[in-house]
Amino acid sequence: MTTVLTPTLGTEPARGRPRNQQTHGAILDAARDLLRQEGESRFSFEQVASAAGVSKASIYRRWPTKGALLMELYMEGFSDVVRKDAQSFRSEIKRYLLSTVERLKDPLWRSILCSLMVEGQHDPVTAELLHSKVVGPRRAAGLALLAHAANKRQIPAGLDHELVLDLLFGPLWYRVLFGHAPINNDFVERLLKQVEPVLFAHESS
Amino acid sequence: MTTVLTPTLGTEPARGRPRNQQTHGAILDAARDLLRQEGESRFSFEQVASAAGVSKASIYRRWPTKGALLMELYMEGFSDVVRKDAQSFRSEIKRYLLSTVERLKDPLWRSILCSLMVEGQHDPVTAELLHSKVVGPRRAAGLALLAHAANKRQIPAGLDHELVLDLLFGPLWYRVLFGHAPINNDFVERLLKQVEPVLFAHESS
Amino acid sequence: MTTVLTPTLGTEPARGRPRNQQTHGAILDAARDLLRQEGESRFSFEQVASAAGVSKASIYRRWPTKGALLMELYMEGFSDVVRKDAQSFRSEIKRYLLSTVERLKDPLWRSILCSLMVEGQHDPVTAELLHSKVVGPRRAAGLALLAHAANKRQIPAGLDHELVLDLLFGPLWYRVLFGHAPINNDFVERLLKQVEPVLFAHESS
Amino acid sequence: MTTVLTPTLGTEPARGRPRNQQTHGAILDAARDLLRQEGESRFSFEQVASAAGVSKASIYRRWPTKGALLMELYMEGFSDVVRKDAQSFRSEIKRYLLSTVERLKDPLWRSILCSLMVEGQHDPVTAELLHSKVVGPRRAAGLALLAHAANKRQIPAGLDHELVLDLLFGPLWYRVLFGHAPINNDFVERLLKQVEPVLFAHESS
DNA sequence: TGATAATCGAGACGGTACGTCCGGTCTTGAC
DNA sequence: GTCAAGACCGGACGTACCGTCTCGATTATCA
Repeated sequence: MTTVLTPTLGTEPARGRPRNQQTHGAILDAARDLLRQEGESRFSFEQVASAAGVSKASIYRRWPTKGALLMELYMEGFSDVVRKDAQSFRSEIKRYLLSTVERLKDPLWRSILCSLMVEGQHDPVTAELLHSKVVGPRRAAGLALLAHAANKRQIPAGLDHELVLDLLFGPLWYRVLFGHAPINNDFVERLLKQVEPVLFAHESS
Repeated sequence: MTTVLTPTLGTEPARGRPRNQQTHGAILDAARDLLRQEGESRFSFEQVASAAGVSKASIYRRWPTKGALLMELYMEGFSDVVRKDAQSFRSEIKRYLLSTVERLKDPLWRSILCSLMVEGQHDPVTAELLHSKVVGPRRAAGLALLAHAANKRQIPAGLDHELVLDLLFGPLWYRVLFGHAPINNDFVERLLKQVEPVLFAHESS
Repeated sequence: MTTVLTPTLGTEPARGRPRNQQTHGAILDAARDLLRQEGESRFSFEQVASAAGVSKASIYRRWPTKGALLMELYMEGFSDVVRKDAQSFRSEIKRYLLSTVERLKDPLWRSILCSLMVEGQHDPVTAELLHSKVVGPRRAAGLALLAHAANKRQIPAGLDHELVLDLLFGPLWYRVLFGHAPINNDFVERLLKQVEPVLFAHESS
Repeated sequence: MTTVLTPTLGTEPARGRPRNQQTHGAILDAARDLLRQEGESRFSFEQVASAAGVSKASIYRRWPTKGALLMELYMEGFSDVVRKDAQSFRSEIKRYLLSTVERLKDPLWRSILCSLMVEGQHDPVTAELLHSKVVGPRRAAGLALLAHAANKRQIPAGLDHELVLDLLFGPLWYRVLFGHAPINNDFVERLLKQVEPVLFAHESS
């Protein structure tokens, strides 16, 4: 179940006795179970180790930080980053938002994502990890998509691309954080509809 | 320095020896200092108590939760919630966003806000507190403002007011969480400019 | 069961919630049981805490060091330090040696004594404790006894008192350490008989 | 620097790739350095291995026990066991005691000896090793010496030889263990002088 | 004038988790 | 069969907080 794109976040063994893949899997499974059942409050290396039947050292060897382990879980089976060669900006971004919303329906995945963000608030290492693995790539893909669209004159020239992405991702995070309103396909639909005028405002003027 | 609007979040004494206001102040001062100097990582009731020269019980007596204490700090000298009787929606919302951005420049305030949000992620009590004291009122005021504007036909009728607020507050939180882009007056300016077409899209069509 | 001569080796509470005597007793009981059943190898604060149903902190609060705890156990019900006002040096020292031999028959006591000595070999704090509580007092009493006897001209004047004590206690420790020969009343008898000529050598000359 | 008398305490290789003598030496050197610099507290196979640039397995292959390794260090360049054919008991025992005292001045050697004794207190294997390699031979030589002297009627017949040795070695260990008094040539001189009457007490009677 | 009641600082209490270290064993690939 | 490297489980280390509690002492209001 380990991701292919990011083979392993823990350092590689290289020489010496190779790492046991079963141990690896047991840790991830235990971590997943803990998060699913107990929520992030009960999530500790201590608990993970004991649940996985593994020594704490075996976890620290792979992931120096709670954030690093969470990131590994987050990355699992992940391949749907925004595609740069998409036909239209709108359809591609919609595809991405819908798939994100889909994943957020799984309490586990939501738990992972939130925990990751929480860790990032007080651990600079996790913050950096979050930026390089999650936020950065998504934004980069989005920017590329926007540049592509701008090149094709599908969207106006003077647009603040950074801000456009903030307008798309920000509301999602906002609702995740405070849960003041539902997150579903309808929300995506409405969000895109609202943001659309932004993309074509200058055109119409 | 205690707030006036929300006298105390902890229950009141009623009978018996009244609570010492100096103790109260010392706790808040110590909490503020700790957050300012050490960041939220070092922030614990234990530390606050020892820094304030106060017993832990005296803190728990007033604030049952880290979240409750943080909320008290957050509330201090707060009176600039959105005014319902504002002239125009745009100017009022701009005033609010600018004042928020201004406050976010203070690392202490930012620290408080983030810690509060973090606590809310795994403590339902804090989550509820956060909703009833922070998110709720702001959104209510915003909705009232939007309703007022809609009444006066300043904005189109079919607008999803909830979503409009998400579009305004979401990007702000998004940048606070990940720090991928600066938060300043220019950001507010651009944000409003971008969202404007949303408000008048139907009008122009 | 706590000794009276050395009330408690851990620091005293003075203010705040007073220490629970049951907790105190439970720790000592658990420690004693562990040493008796498992020997000193299994003896760890972790084990003691869990066996006593007590938190580790409660142990560390009282005894900062394994050596300190062992010392408390060693001191329990201890009142037979050499009496300075003894009739004759020989009878008094014999009484002390015999009672020591008696105690050494108890594997628990022997275990405590050895562990204490072992700790003292690499922990300066325990070494100091050992000196101030065990070795020092015994030697002081012995020296006083010798001085008394010298005063009464029961033993010759030019005697090296320090060395006399080494000759009496050294062989005992030597046999405890290596177990090359039995430690029993007969040993004490023979030891004293052998050392006697030393005490009266000059007299006879 | 490897000893010749006791080639290796670990089992010999027999067939397959022969053991690397450099590895052997590196381990002993590292062990010596660690003991010299850090004292016995920092002395662990883990540390020795890393300091020697050697795998832990390579150490365990040679010495199954910390005690075994310490014994190897202790044995290095050792050839001055008591000689049975000595002229007089007194001069020979004095020679031995003085050479021991000389060695004890070296903190390294003292450290090795103490660690060895400490290990022997809770590891039966090391205890046995200690007896067969250190205590046993010395006592055997001492007993032979005493028997020789008794044969020549240099010492009285009814003497408890075991006890005589305890009187000579015991005080030395006693001072090593607790450091309550200096260990030097003067001490040896006085010790022998004190014990002398023991040896000739019966003679004089 | 007391009783009652809640406060105060101090700190003990059982827990849980932290991140590190060591012990002894096992597993590689290379020699 | 050795070698260096290093993973593996188990377990202890000493520290930090958690939220609750128990003290002796203080300071109010109510009877």
